[in-house]
Parts: sequence; structure tokens; C-alpha cells
Amino acid sequence: MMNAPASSATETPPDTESGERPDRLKRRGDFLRVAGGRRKVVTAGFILQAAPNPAVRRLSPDAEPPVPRLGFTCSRKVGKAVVRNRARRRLRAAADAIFPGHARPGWDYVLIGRQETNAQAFARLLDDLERALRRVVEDRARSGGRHGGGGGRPPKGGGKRSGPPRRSAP
RNA sequence: UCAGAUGGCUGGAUGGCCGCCCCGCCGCGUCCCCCGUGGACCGGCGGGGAGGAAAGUCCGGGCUCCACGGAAACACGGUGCCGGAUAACGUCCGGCGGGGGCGACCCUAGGGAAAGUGCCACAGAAAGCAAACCGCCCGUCCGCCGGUCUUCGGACCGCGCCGACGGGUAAGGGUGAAAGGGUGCGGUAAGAGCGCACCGCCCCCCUGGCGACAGGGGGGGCACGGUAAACCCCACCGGGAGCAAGACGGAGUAGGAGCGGCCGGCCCAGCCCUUCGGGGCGGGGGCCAGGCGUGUUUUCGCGCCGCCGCUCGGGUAGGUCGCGCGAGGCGUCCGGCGACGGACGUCCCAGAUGAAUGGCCAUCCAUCGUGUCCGGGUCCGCCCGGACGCGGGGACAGAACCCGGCUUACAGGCCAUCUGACGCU
RNA sequence: GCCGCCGUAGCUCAGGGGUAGAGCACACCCUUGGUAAGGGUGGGGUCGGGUGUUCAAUUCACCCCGGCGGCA
Repeated sequence: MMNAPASSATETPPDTESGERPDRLKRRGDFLRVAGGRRKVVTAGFILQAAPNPAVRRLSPDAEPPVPRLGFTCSRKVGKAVVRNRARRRLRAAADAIFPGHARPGWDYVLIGRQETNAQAFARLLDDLERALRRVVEDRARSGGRHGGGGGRPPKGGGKRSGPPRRSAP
């Protein structure tokens, strides 16, 4: 369990919390650890899990926390290979737009594709992901009631908002 | 024009914003070291980036490791008309036989049932080797009926009837998927290839063809039912595993350790005890035996190895290579009916590994639904064509070592050749 | 990547060429004051789908679909 790749990426960008693209989780063990963290938010288009990066504890307290890390999972329940790949790509595109600026450094995230992922409007995925990133790391003192799914608008009815990509890289 | 057959091609286009993977070049850029024509990162520029099925994993190969000495026999699996193509094939091409269609054309697991075994339910007399039920016919006998004669006891006669026995027969009845060649005429006591004609079958010969086979002639009254995608026989083919193969380097608490129980022999190292005679322990090593593996067995060769239980500990799709010049793509010409082969020229064209090749949007195009208008037709139900508006809407599907096939999925579009029907000239 | 097994009534399963069956469940009847148990009667099947072999296919062959499992 070397933490060399994480540390090498941290020192290059001097700025912290926003950062750029998160590192990818690729080991099965990482996925199991994040799933075991019991922090998850369910939305219509995806499930978001989160857990603190265990490498943080080995660093000195005043060191820079590593950039957030992210992994994707689409099981066979989502569909055949074409459907799974498309679901993962849409989630990755959404994460590229939302994670810089909203993901917390020193945390690991896992995005799980669902059968409804490809049916959701992309703008809805962006909104849900931004809200889920806030909720997944907040204190779990309150009971795990239903998330704010009361909006309940049919995904097709989304207005034709022009200009969804509003991120601009500095 | 309509209907159809076959073969082939294609598998949305353009643009905008933001991204991904690989390769190459560049940089007063940052870092690392065994200081260089080095490596990693960052930035810029340029190039490339899913399919006809990438799928199912049903076959055939390349490649890699194991067994590689072999073999023989036995198994097991596969293939199965003939000739060719090919690296090879269960694939493809060209033919043959059989079946279907008016035709273009399509389908065809198509060796052997007189080597043997099994099965053929129900029905039926009988389901395989010849027989036999009901019938039909002949003969004998008993009885009845009718007739003739009579010495009244009976005798004789009958396309006559019933029954029994002996014999002939397989046409008819009926069952079945299938019943001992079929149809017709003759023939007969009744019948029957019993005889004859045609068709079918078997055997022999001739001709053509490399061959499957085809054509012709002669002979035989005809004997051999089906099933081999039942066992089987014959011929041919097949060593096993698979890139998670395999190779390299690194780390390492790994290649196991401990305890207990059990199991062959001999020898040696070693350890312990010793009264110096010796005794005990002894998978640490060797030999034999034994076990396991090499598909099975045998001769023989090779490799590996104590067994069981409990406890403890670690690893198990981490890195690099394999991994992209190949039975390669494209074009022209030549040979071949064709599959395909040859020559020349030209091109370098995906290499990911929680897995890149994309996300979002706009316009156009193919196309579908619906509405309005115009033109034409009308059997007044509507139909055809065009324009415009609105809405829907991109088929099947994602490389995972690589090729050749097969199979399966697929919105639509295009091209070529051919067939049939109708109309016109 | 390679390999194997399964699919039959609502559920669990037999049947391996000729009539599709068992147990539980379901419906009705008997029994009981009533229920359960018990007894009796009955309904319910494209045998996962297709093509073929055969006189005849749930069974045999091939191709698909779905599910489960194993190895490295």
C-alpha cells in the first residue's frame, strides 16, 4: 500500500480545496473500503459513496491533504456493455464539471451507476451531484430519511437550458 | 409498372464548448539518478484512436508452456456423396444424387441395415420370418333341403345349405407410419410374376467422366421393411492446457512454522546415553518398495511425494515485457467457371487494463405520426402526389494475444444481375 | 479466458422415444357447534424458444434465451 502516487500529485498544484481532476480509484480494496464507510447518498441517476482517505492519518497534521479521489462502478444490473460504458462516461463528465470546487480534499468518493442513469437529463445529474457532494460528508447525526427527492419532476420535462457547462478553468 | 430471386456495398453528416488514451517532435520549464543523444512530470504542436458483427465461444490455426524418447493396443471425441481451394477446418467453391417452386432459384448430417444386437407403442391375424385369422376354392364324411327312381328298407343326383377334417391360396376385408413390388390384361377350382406389357428393383457388360454418377444393352420374376441425430461397423482426423499462456526484475513474515497422532525396509550423516562391548533417536540424505501425475492399460522412460487433525502467519487478476509488420490493408494486371493463386506498386492503420476512443448542444439529412392547403383520381369509405406547420427519431451493439470461418442480433439506404405477370412501342 | 450444470403445474422435484406425473399449495364436498388435522372429488402445463431426425420428441441432434456454479 504505497501512497507514492497520491503524494506526487499533491505537490504539483499549489492551490488546495478546488484542485483539478481527482485521482482515480482503481483497486478493488479501495472500493470495498469506501463502500464499508456507510456514507452514501442515493439520487435518481446515481449513488454516491464517500470515505476519508486513510493516507491522511499518516501525514503530518499541518501537511496539505491529498486531492480527492474518485472511482466509478456500473454493475451488470445497469445493462449490457454499451449501456454500462455510457452510464460511466456520463457520470465521469458530470464529475469533471462538479468535483473541482465541491469535492473535499482528503476524501475518497465512489459513483455508482444505476439503470436510470442514462435516462436522466444531464443538467439534473449536475444538480444532484453538487447537492450529494455536500450531503455525503455532513454529519450523520440526523436519521437517514429520504433525500430531497421531492422535486420529482419527470426528467423529460427539463427545460432546454442553454449553456449547461459553466465551469471555466482558470 | 408490380411481384420476386441472387450477389455485393454501407451502417448518418457538419459545426461549437469542454475532455480521454497512445505515438512523435519541441522547451532559457520542474524533479530524479549509474550525468546522458537518459527517465518521469508539465506545457505547446502534429499524427492516430472500435465492429460487421468487436457478441456467442461452435470449429480451425499461429504463439507460449507442459508432456516433448517413443511406440503399440484400447478407449474417447469429431467428421462422413465427389472433385477442388486453403496454413487448416465441421469453412468456402464447382459438380452429382434427392426434394420444392410456373420460373429466376432455394433446401439437403447425403457412407454402411445380406457383420451383429436392440426397438417398431396402440391398433391389427401377423411388425420381420415367414407364417397365419376372417374369407375364397377343391376333396372326403355326417346331417338337412329339393328333385328323380323305388321292392318303401333306401339308392342316385344337386353351380344348394350348415358343420367337421385334410389340402390349395394370399386377390379381397380391416389395422397401422410401415403388411412380402405397382397398374392393366390374360390365366386359374380359387388364386398367385403363374404368363405378358409398362413402371420399379437386383445382377452383369459396354460407353462417357479424374470421380460422385449418367446413358445404353443384356439377364433375373423379384430375393433383401424402417430406424445408425439407437448401440454399432468402415474410412479419415485429433497429445494437454491456454496471454490470468509465459518471461523478467523487486519486495517478502513466502517457498510454510509449531504441537499431537499414524505409516514400510535397509544404509549413512547427525544427536543422546554408555560399564566403551554397545544401545536409542533418526523423512536431514541415499537405495528399494509404495503412492500420485503424464487420458487408460502394458513394456519402458520421466517428474513429484510421507499421511491426518488442530493452531498461527503471509501471498493469491501489484510492476514491466509478451503487445501490434500481419496467412495485413488498398490499387492495377495476369491465370482460373469459381473458391483462390501470382506479379508489381503503394500504405503503416487502436493498443486500454476499475479498462481510453467521449459528454453536452445546434443545424441538416434519411425516416415515422399528425394537421392545413393545392392538384389529380374515386365504388364518396377514401386513395395518390406536392408544399408548409407541430411532434417523435437515430438499428444491433464496445476491441481485451492475434488471425481464418461458422452462428446469432440489426433501423434503414444504395448498386448490379436475373425471373414471372401486365401494359406500351 | 476456459469449462460444467439446470429450465416440466403457483412452489419443490420425478420421468430419458409412444397415457405428462408425485408431494405441498388451490377450489368444492364429508367429518366438527366451529377451525385445524384427516378422508374424498376436481381444476390447473406452448415440458424455456426455434429448426431438424423419426411413423411419433418432454426425451435424440443443432442453434438461440434465461439462471446457477467451478477453475486458473
